[in-house]
Formats: sequence, C-alpha cells, structure tokens
Amino acid sequence: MTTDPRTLEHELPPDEELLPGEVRRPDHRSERPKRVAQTVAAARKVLEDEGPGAVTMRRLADELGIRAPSLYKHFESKAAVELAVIEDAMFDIGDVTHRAIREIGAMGPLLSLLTAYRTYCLSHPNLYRLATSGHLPRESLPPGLEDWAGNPWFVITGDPHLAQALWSFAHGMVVLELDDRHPPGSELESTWRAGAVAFERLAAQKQGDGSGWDA
Amino acid sequence: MTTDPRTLEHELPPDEELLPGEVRRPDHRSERPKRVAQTVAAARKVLEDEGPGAVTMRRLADELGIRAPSLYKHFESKAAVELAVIEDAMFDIGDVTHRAIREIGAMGPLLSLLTAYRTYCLSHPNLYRLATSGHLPRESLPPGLEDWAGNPWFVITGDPHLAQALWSFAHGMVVLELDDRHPPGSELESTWRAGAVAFERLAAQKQGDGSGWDA
DNA sequence: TGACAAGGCTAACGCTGTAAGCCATGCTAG
DNA sequence: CTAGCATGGCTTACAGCGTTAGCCTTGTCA
Repeated sequence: MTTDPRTLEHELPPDEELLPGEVRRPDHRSERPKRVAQTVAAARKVLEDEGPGAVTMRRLADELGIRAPSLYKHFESKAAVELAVIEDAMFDIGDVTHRAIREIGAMGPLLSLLTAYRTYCLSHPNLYRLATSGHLPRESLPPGLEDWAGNPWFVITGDPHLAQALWSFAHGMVVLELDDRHPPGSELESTWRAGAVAFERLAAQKQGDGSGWDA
Repeated sequence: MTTDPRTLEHELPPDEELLPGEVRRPDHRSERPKRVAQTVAAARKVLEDEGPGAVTMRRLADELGIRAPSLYKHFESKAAVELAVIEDAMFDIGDVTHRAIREIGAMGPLLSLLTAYRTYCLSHPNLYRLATSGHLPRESLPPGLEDWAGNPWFVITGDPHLAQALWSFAHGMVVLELDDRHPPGSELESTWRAGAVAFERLAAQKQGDGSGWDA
C-alpha cells in the first residue's frame, strides 16, 4: 500500500512552519484524466510488484481491460507513462525526506535524513531505480519538483556542495545495496554511520567558518 | 582506443612493491577462444561507441561477419557476452585505481584516487554503467576480482566501512554525472572536493584512535 | 575411410513498442 | 432533429529483439 502523493497536497505545512532554507512543495503540472491516472497507477503497481520486465504496454492495457494500442490514445509512448511514474516517485521521495528533516529523532538530523531515505528506497526498489537512473527529461517535469525533492539535503548541510556530496553518497549506497553490489557480509549499518559522521563533522565546521572547497 | 586488461598482466608489480594492505591482481578465469574474444571485443566497442541499445546479438554477429544464431555456439546467452565485458571492465577499473594509489600526485592519495576513478568512468560511460548496475552473478566472475578491484578504497582509508562509504560516494557522484542528474549549473569539482575533505579528515583521525562507528 | 565435433546456416517462435486505419459512442452547432 | 466531429475503443500489421531447432559443411583423428 503506497500513499498517493497527489492526495497529500492539502497536508502541506503553512509557510511559517517551513524550516530555514526549506522550499515549498510545487504544484502538479495538471490534473490527470481518469484513464491516464489509471494507467500510471497500474504501471506503478506492476513495476513495484513484479519488476521492470513486467511493465509492458500490453500488460498495462490488460490491467485496464483494454488493448495495448488503445493506450496510445492517452500517451505518446511508453516513456511518457514511465515519466508520469517517475514524477510520482519524486513527490514521494520529497515527502519522505522533507518529513525526515522536520521530525528529527534522537539520532540527529543528518542520520535521520539518511535513514528515512534508505528506508524508503529499500522498500520501493524498482520505483527508485526507475526514478533515478537513465536520462531525465527535465523540461517535462513540473517546475520546481527536482529542486524541492533535493532541498532537504541542502537544508541539513547548509552548503550546496556538501548537500550534493551527501546525496551522492546516499544514492550510491542505496543503488549498490539494491543491486546487492556491496561485498558479501558487509556491515552496512556501520557504513551508513561512517558516512554520516564524515559529513556531520564537516557540516558542523562549515557552519562555523564559512570557508569554501576550492583550495 | 582502450587498453585490453588481458595484455597488462605481465606488468604486475612484484610482491615487494605492493603497498601495505594492497592485494595482488587475480588471474583470469581462462583463456578465451578466438571467436569468444572477438565477440567480447566487438560488444565492448559497439557498447562504448553507440550505447547499450546498439548491442544486439544480430549486430555483434554482423561485426564478425556471421549470423546471430551462430553466436550461440560460443555463448549461452546475451547475458554471458555482457558478463565477459563486465569482467574486462572490472579489470580496467582495478588497474586504474591501483595505479592511482601507487602514483599519488600533489593532491594527496584520496583525491588522487577519486580523480582517477572519475576520469576513467566519465570516459567510458556505457561500459561503466554496464559493469556497475543491475545484478552481478558473483559466482561466474574470476575469484578475487571483485575484492581486488575494490581494494584501493580500503588501502586509502584503512577502514572497511570508510572504504565502502567513500566508494559509494564516488559511485553515486559518477552515475549521477553520467546521467546528467545533478542540478544544472552544479560545480561538480567543488562537490568532489567537499566529499574528499569529509572522508580525508575522518580517515586521518581514524588512523589515530582506532574507534568504530557503532556508537 | 568412417565417425564425430565444431561452427556455420535458415526458418521460425514469441515477445516487444508502435503505426495505421476502422468504427461506435456521445456531445454540440446549425 | 440532425450533421459533424472528437473521443476512445478495436484489429491488423510491422520491424526488431533474444532464442531454439534442425540442417549441412568442414576439419580432425581412429
């Protein structure tokens, strides 16, 4: 059971509850006609349940009780269906990470963000892989979505380069874990903590002196 | 023009030239019959020049002047061809990174490793993606290859978890750069440096106190 | 000389995304 | 009320994919 990000919009916090540096959730580009919404929902479900190999136009059509060519009355191509799924996934990920930096627990903000990210990604492996690998047609996404989804990393570190580095670390860890690429017997909890410590120290120090990385 | 890792074996340094903690280059599993070698070479060339979409059994057969079904006299499946390419790529990457930690320049060992890794990966995008994403059938690789290829990260950091975290950072940076997933206008040099600094400090400190990450 | 393995070949299957064109339904303008 | 048109189904079909089955030629060796 996955939350539909489109239904969460009314739960947005008012402006005054935004953290310093935090950015508002963008609007969806447009309402989706029923058939489009059904197709995207089916695509997401089939993808998550049975993997990318199961997501074919004929299969999606089956889920709606129609024939594959009819889908082309609603989508230009299979890539367009996938893009819509990617869009939903990015809203999902943004919701999870924005929530993580607002509700920090005992482990501190940075590890809280990393843990939330990891937990979400591992429980939606196929969705995450689809959303984060391969070319992304930026101009077809709702404006501001990408920025908003990446914003928590900046809020946490207070520095654009550190944010980017931290997110890259998290992404690398997650994809390697999803593909079982870490050496067998790895103690991944410790690795996550090691990364968290490395960036935590630097972020704390960065706040103090305000120096750059170009020396 | 890419170096064939199979021809470099005689350039291995003798044992006494290994750095502390460094591991010896493993042997290849077996000699490849001529047709097999030709096919793998063609696959690598087509992949690097024209992308994964161009690597089809019919296309590879074309490169050898034969028909697609004949390839199945030499390979069990297309995946077997790809696995052989992956094996070569891992030898390549291992060679590059082992060389980087032996010939450190003015920038220090950690940034030297990161820079060498980045440079190689960016100049072989399709090869790198093939070698590092998706499921890897470990049991079909030459024994020790994976360990040897990942060994430089351990040598540089002196700690398995820090090594894994650093490599994940590098991998995340590279794949996001290859797919143009970093926000437009990113100053990636600074981001690489930020990551390098974060891990460098921790590695230096780690050598000192020998504490773990489990607190 | 006969047997056999190696390595080509063609034909074909089931799958994919997708184009072309037909047809029923329902809304809307004259 | 009816003509026209957009919407969204449908069938048929195509090219390309990985792969299988089965045939045939060539070279090697007993």
